[in-house]
Amino acid sequence: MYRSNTCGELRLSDASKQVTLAGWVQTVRKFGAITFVDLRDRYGITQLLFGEDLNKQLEENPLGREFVLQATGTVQERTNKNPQIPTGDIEIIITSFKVLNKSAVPPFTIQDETDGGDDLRMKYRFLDLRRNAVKKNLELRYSVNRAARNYLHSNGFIDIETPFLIKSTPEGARDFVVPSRMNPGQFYALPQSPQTFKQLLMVSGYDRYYQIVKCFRDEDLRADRQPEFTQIDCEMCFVEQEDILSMFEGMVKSIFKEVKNIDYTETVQRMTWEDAMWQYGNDKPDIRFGMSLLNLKKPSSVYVNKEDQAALVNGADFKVFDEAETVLAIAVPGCSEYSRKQTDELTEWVKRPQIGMKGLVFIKANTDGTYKSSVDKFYSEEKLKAIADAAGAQKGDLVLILAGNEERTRKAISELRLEMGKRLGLRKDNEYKLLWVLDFPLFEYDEEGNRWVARHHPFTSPKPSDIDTMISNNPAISNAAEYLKHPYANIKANAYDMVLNGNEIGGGSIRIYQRELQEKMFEALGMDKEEQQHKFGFLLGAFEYGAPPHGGIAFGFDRLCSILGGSESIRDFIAFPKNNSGRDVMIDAPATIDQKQFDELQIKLDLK
RNA sequence: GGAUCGGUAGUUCAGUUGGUUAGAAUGCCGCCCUGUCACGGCGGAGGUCGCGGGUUCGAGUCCCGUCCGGUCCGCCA
Repeated sequence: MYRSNTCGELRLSDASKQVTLAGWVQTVRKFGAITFVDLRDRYGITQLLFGEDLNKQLEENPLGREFVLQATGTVQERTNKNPQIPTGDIEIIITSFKVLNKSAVPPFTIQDETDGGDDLRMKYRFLDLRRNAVKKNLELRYSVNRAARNYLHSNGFIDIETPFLIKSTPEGARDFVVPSRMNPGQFYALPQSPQTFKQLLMVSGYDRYYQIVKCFRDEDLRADRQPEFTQIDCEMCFVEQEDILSMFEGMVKSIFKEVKNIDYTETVQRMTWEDAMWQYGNDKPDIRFGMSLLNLKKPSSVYVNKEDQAALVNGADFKVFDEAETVLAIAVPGCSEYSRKQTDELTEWVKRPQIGMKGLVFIKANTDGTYKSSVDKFYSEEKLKAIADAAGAQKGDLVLILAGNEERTRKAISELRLEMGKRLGLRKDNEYKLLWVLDFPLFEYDEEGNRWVARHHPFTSPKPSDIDTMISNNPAISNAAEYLKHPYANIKANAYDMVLNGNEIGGGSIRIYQRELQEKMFEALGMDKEEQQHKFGFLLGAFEYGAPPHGGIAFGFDRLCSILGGSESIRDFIAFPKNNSGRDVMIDAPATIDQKQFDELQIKLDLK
């Protein structure tokens, strides 16, 4: 063994012990005759003291940052203790040492607060991973992994691996494809998820399956998106929606307990998709704070079960509101004192291209009971009060109002609500609020193709009460402008998303398990019988051999880790992540391959 | 596919209206220092201002193109 102890474990109680440590040189501090060296490994940092007697040896074997060092000596109480590190009460009086390997000067400092930029740290990821800040994230990831496995194992789930080399199914995201040398001209696809395989496992009777598994999607990336990412993928037989919800809120609570020692005892809230969109303008609302939306006009489309709460803005000759498709308001608590500068700044904020609104209207519900607005010209104080009251504004609140095209305005007010929540400190890092969003629409209308697409995926079953509607109606959309009047627009899915602090951390559904209904679903999505057989014949076939009712869920593992770790970025929780262009800048992938490899695959390039 | 911001020393950044030899901090190297732990002091080295073209007496600075990176929209069943 190269070492008797790690760099994180020695304490005052170990004084006078003979030890050998091995690790990386964090810093060298030389004081003429004596030299201090901080030695680092995965477990911590221990101070080494090189006395005068070793000076000659140090001159012959100089130490630099990140040199790999083995050193032997005696543990001794320090005269000057360092309360900032766990080993700060002791130091090792070195009697002999050996440089196991030298190091080039690293391009950035290996410290919690590094001086390196993201790009450089990605290129030298093996150095970045030495930093405590990154190491902590990977340790947290492992503890989330263990907590999930413990819970699932103790509930009778078994981990079954599914293949990575499968068949391309052009529904949904783009596939990564892999050429087959033994089958020239044919390609595998990497799975976007193990969806169909886990359903087949249900048909096989493995009634509680899980896998912490890589998924691959060849789509454009974002800061929080990777081309390969990890899911906690689960499926169960003989279950209804309620069974899934209780099993998996149990899992998330169990993860909270094991990883963060948080007892999440309260009931996980539930909300229909329609309510989420109506109250928060968002299908994954952050319910750590209020500020729900007020619809000042009846919205024109999707919320078929919602009546307008207040037609308060029409008929005042204010064209912006009169002509707008929708007008939405939030009441921001305690902000009625905002200055002109502050309201102007908010107006600029909503006018940014990412938000894309033309302007912002506000009403100040002053503490003295008066109302002041940017549209005083058009609305009497009584009317302003009525709007503010309807929006739920108390004295001292600021009502913010956006108007325009329905979808854009809804997105914008939702963003504005989140931004104000953030500015007012209402989105606390250490507060966790879980929410189930239920009753999603089964279908979405695709304008380009004038057809239905599955909102979740094509294997999601409709609500039992909607099955008749689905089977007895022709899915064809005769009048594109009135697609909302088609019976399919109102079909609800047996699907559910789990939302944590405004992030979708998991989603799933009760699946279709009867051939007829699955065929109807494929038909609704525009697949004829031949295409169905070609793409999903194996699944339809399996449904003829005693497929049990089943359903499941998948959690975004990287995202869950980043939320529990209090970080915006999932990259911080992946050992070797890719950049925005899907490149691994450390190994420089993707890359060209040898001509010989192309020849074997019988592939010719035709680059445009 | 689109929008937008950025690229200057090993690193993080500053660089005014286009004007002398492109700066700071940190890191690195050398010397000094027996209690530091962001050690300190003195000295030194270090630059194709991403790349190509243009405007100009003169370009890090202005214009065009291009490459790379960040963020966002589309996209991500």
